[in-house]
Amino acid sequence: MKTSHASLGRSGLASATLRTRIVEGTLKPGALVAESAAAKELGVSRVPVREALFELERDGLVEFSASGRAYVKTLSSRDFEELYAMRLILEPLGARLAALQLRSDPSALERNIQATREANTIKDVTRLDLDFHELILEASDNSRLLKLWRSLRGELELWLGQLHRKHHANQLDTRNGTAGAHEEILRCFQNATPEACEQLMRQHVQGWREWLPLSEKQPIE
Amino acid sequence: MKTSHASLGRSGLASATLRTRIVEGTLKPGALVAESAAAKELGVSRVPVREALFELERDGLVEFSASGRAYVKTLSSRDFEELYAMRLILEPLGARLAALQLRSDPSALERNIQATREANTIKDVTRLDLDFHELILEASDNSRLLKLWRSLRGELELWLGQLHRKHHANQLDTRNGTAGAHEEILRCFQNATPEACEQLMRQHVQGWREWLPLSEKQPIE
DNA sequence: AAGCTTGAAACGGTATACCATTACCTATAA
DNA sequence: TTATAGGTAATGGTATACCGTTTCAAGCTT
Repeated sequence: MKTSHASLGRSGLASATLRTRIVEGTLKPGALVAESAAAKELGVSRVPVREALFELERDGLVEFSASGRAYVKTLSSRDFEELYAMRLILEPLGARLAALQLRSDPSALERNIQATREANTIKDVTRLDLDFHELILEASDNSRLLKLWRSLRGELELWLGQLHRKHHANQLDTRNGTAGAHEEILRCFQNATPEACEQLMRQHVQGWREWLPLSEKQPIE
Repeated sequence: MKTSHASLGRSGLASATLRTRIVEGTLKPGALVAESAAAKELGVSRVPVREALFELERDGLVEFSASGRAYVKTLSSRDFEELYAMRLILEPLGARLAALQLRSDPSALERNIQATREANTIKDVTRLDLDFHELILEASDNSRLLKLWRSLRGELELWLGQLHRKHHANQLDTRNGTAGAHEEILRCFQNATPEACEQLMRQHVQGWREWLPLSEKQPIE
């Protein structure tokens, strides 16, 4: 009889645990994530930890030095601008491709918005926000588009987590602003053309960029 | 020069070898790539093979079944349409962002075009074609954009290899057509605005889509 | 003949062990 | 005090071993 996490496998357990610690800031940017130490702490051998680190590298949460060591990624505002530029091309396309599908079944978006309105922590709001956008990409019926988006999501979570810890964002403002904007997008899917949805999503991403309290030059740390 | 230096160790060797065999068709679509067999054949242990398989999965060359086995990916024309849709948004943006940089130093593109004119096999033309586009993405100075493009390149190589093996494309036509189109793009970088480069790249990708001898429905295999 | 059972071979997931390399700290010298 | 060299502990890359699971086909049943 194994642990209660046996269904995930040890590699999945290690990956999920390390991911949480990085996104929540327990493991600080720049910190070394040593295989042996993580393995001992998680009670597994180095092999699944090693796999988890590769997965986290693919998701942009850690990076490897030339010597092969894994460090928690440090994101600068420059990194954020790159992520923003990618969202700005991926998400409007996704909205257009997903428009017809979401018009016929908007229930997932509705549930997400409702959950957002009821969220109590800024962490939950952030997660639901990204979930909302991911739901649209999933409905776009283009697996590459979804894959590219997901390869950015980890970095977005990491960035937003660092930002909120630094600036102590007001979760009520964030929650209501997010839910309201998403409601507008939902209505667009229900009433407007795919091209209009594409355009609205572009504006939404641009607005998100301008709304964030970006520290101009220095890296978040 | 981007991947798999032999000096990176046995994992890099395994990755490079398997990648070549998949792209060149030695390993056929749908074939099982067993860890043990590959390890024995390559003269390394299963661990570096395992890592190589994860890397190849990230690059879209193999996919894992629910039981954890790796199979060479089988691409359908649907997959191609998805890849095309991604190129259509990534590459014009890359061209616009790279325009100023490439105007001040177009030498890498010039060398690539010259090498294309001298290429003797359709495999080399394909590789140089993708290299040309990757050079532009590298010059765009957006590491995420480059990363997303590279995550698609493996599948593009795989697809084009399968297509050429099936249709016996004329390498002279391919070579001259590719070099000519790239020359036009190069001149655009030298003479026109970033926005004009963006628009030309969009047309180039669209033209590439229409030029390929696509079998309409059935998967290539 | 078709479907079901079963058992051996193959495979993947993980633990452990070994070794070369890297990083860090201490001691020594300028 | 600063810089440098050297040594030691820690780390990562890989090989090997063990075990549960999956696969696949031969043999049995209906």
